[in-house]
Amino acid sequence: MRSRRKPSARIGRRPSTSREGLSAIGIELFRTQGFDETSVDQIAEAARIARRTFFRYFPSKNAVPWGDFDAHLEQMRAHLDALPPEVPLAEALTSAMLDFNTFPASEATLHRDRMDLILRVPALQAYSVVMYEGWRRVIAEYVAHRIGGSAEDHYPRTVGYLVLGVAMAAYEQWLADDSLALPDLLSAGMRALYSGLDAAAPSTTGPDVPTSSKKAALQ
Amino acid sequence: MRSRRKPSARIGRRPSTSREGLSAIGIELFRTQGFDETSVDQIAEAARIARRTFFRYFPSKNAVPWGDFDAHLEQMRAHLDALPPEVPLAEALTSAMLDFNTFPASEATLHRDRMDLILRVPALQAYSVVMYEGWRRVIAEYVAHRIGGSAEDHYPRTVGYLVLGVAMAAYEQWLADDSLALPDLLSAGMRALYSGLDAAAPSTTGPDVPTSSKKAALQ
DNA sequence: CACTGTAATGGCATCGAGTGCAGAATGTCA
DNA sequence: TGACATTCTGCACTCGATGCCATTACAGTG
Repeated sequence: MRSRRKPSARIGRRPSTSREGLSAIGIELFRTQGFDETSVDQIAEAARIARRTFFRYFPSKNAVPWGDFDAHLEQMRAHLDALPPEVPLAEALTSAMLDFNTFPASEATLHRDRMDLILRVPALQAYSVVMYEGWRRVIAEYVAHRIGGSAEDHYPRTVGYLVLGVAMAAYEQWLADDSLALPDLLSAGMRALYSGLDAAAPSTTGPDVPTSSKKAALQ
Repeated sequence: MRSRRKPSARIGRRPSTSREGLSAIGIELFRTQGFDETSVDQIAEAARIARRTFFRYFPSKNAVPWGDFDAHLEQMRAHLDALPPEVPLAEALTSAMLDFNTFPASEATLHRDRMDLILRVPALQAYSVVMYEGWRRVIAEYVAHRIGGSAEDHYPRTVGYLVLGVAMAAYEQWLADDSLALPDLLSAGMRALYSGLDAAAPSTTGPDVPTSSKKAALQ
């Protein structure tokens, strides 16, 4: 798949841009003038490529904010594979999720813009299922690998959906409230998931919020 | 919103069809010749209305399989509101989900076709998030109502995503294997969710599958 | 420096989804 | 029959997406 070609072994015309580059240009346009109000022609023009070429980098306008998502997926898969088998499944999945959602500070702004678009623009919300299908598969395959059986069994599949749900809820909360830290929200969600909702409910079973010092997590 | 107008008190031209009727026609066409291979013109022609009129019944071709989804949402909300407060939250949500996914036998075939399309056609998978946003909201609002606080808080929102995840996984499994009963799959998923994944894992913690007599549920 | 093979770009024609607008059609009521 | 309300219809137009084919840029070779 992802050909890490040596710069010497290449032949033929060089690509005029990259997925990441195009993505950054598109996100900036979407942010400033809106997603629906930005046409593919505008992105192509801003990137100095032809409209037709744009569709060689992305299968659709909807895919632009995601950049090179597959590469990140591979990274998460590698992260999971590198974990020793002694690590409990819950911890393994939590660490994978935290790793997947950690970015260098230089990309913090871009990443927030990206997620803001993906979670708020209807067309992009819709397209996200297509992207997250691959994400769920990585989770399901790891679960199947750990407990035996196939990634198509009910349990691994369910875990894939549930862990994705934790991530979605955490991101929504994060975008809604600047003061919350994404890792805290993700961790809190995973704890609730693995200890069981009955145990984690803020005020049904227990008398108080069990989230100790984390501010506002899971309230 | 949904105006239950008395037949006498109406004025002006009558609608030529209904959302449900159009939906049935569309689903049948999608089933026989494929979603992408069916154009809006064909649906309109089959329903004997103009193409332009089609878009007065549905905002998009993607919305066709959903029929009158809002009505079903209202029904689920009513079901939850009618439950006595003594019912544990977990049971309340489980019963709401079972109720929501129960249909008269006469609609069984149509419903399976509908769900087959929604879960297998990429464009429809994508569109489903838009629909399920309302669904999650009903869940989140009920949870907030039960434990206090707002539907926008982290916990209710997370529960909304998790319960939806249980439903999605159950439906996928149901479609993949005819021998499984949807209610069993839904119940098993909800049990896993509320008792905690650690307790429900097929072969990590416990020595065996804890799903008692239910065949193949959560394996 | 041509010459060749390769990989990427670019232009063009076409299809289908979705929308705004103006007007026709169909119904109720006085 | 005439006034009014509501829905339907035809048309023009925008934009996303795709197939086809020519064109451009680059590396290596004689």
